[in-house]
This record gives sequence, C-alpha cells and structure tokens, in this order.
Amino acid sequence: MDILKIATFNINGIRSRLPALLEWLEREGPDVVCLQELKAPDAAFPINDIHAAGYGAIWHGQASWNGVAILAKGMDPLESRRGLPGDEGDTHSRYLEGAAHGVIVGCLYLPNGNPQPGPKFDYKLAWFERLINYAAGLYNSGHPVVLAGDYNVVPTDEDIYNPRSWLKDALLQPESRERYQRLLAQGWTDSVRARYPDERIYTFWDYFRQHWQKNSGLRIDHLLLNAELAPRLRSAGVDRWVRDRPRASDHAPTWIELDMGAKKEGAKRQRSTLKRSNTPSKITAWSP
DNA sequence: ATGTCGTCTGGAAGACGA
Repeated sequence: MDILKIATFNINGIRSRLPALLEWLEREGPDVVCLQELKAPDAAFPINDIHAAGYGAIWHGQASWNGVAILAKGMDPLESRRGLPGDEGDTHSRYLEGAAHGVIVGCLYLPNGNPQPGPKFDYKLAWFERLINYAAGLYNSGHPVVLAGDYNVVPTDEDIYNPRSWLKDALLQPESRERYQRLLAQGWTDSVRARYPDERIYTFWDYFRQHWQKNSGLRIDHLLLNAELAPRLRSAGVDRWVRDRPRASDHAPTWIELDMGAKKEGAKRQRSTLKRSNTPSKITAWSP
C-alpha cells in the first residue's frame, strides 16, 4: 500500500501553538500539511523546529494576520505559486501552492468576510471569484491536485450544528455558498463529504459559549480533489483530540488518505515510465 | 448584542480580526 496522508489545519497563531503542532505531527505523521492563520511574519516562522520534527516547509507569512504554509515529510515542497492572480493590490497572504510527494497542493485561507454586508464581505466574494477562475486551470492541468484549506464557508445546513444563530454570518450567506458550489461544479470532489455523505462532521468550534464542550461545530475546512486524485480517496477524518487540548486552536486538523499505488497494470507501467523520465529532477530532496 | 481568543501597540489596557 502506498498511502499518502494530507491534512489541513488552521492553527490560529503558529507561535503560540507550536507545541501543539509538533505534538500533532509526531502523533499523526501526516505526509503533507497545509497550515493557515500563521499570524506571524516570514522571519518568525519556526522552521528549525519543523525541520527537527522531520518536515520541510514553504511559507508565506504576514504580521498579525493570515499567513499560510505547506509542510512535507522529509522534503521541501517545490513552490509553484504564491498568491492568487487577479489583483496585484491584494496584500493578504492567503494562497500558497507547491508540489510534494507526487501531488500539487494548493493551500488557501479564504477571507472570513464578517461583518456582512460590507467591504470585508465584498473582499471575500472577490477573492472567491479569483479562486474559481484560477482553480479551473488547476483542475484541468492533468496533474493530481488537492485544494485544501480554511474556506470560511459552511456548504449546507448539514455542515453546522444549528444555523439559527449564524444566519447573518458571512460563512452561511447564499453568496458564499453559491461560490463554493460553483467551484465544486468544475468537477472537484469535497473529499470529507464524499467519504461521509450523511454524517455531521465539524472542523471548527468557536471559543464562545462553550461550543467545543457542546460540540456546536461547523465544517469549514475542506480538501478538494481533482479527477486525477478523487478515485484514490480511501479515508478521511478530523483529529478532534487536538481541539480538546488546553489553549487549542479553534480548528481541528482535517485529513484524507489517498492510495497512490497504481490501480491497473497499464497505469503502473505508464507511471514508472513517467517517474524515470522527469520526476527526480523536479523534486528537491531535503535531509535534516 | 454577546461570548473568547491571539496579536499588536506601547510600555497597561484596548483595538482589531476571527
């Protein structure tokens, strides 16, 4: 078996949450990790600790807010994009993309958009449109692609404990949901929902009113797969134990497992040919 | 409207974003 575990985790401040991150990496051992809300400038990214844990990384930080990173076990991801196209004036660090362990990984932190309506909601919708435009090309690139991160969208009322007190929130607005559906309509598979069509799955519990203790959660962290990867999906889950720790992030790591072994003999032969011809030069090995 | 966090400013408590 050739299983690849890919996770996304809104860490909500990588400096204050570094011990939690290291504990989680050690215990769960994901192969690829997308992090959001680093809340730290580039120079404050704890690359030495991450190396010591056996991971390479690329990151795009920013003082105080936002910030995204991609970690890969035993190697540095090969960066392929930093920031979404379509707005040269956008200063937020919300999109980072790279190749690692045979997949293209897009790591995103979609704007929260509250309060709504207002300029922040407008920014969210505009950013979403840029993502949709860019994702179309990614979907059809012919490469195996996962688009993972904090989408700040509750796709349906089945993805929240109770929508009543959130009806005016940017995460549930029809405009937000319509864009998420339009992204999926390109062909992307919402992997956690595909694996659990009928279950309540949450990835985020805010700090208010004891929502974690009451399991009043939302599903807003998503891993989307294109047609090259969707048939390889084997399992999915949420590492809720991380959310239960003292001083935890308000999100829990959300993950999938892909079977990267060839499905057919023909495909296997084709894949090893590809590997021989152009893979080694494109992957940067990293040694501790 | 409220709830609770992390971060920044400025050098304490408050603003901001989520």
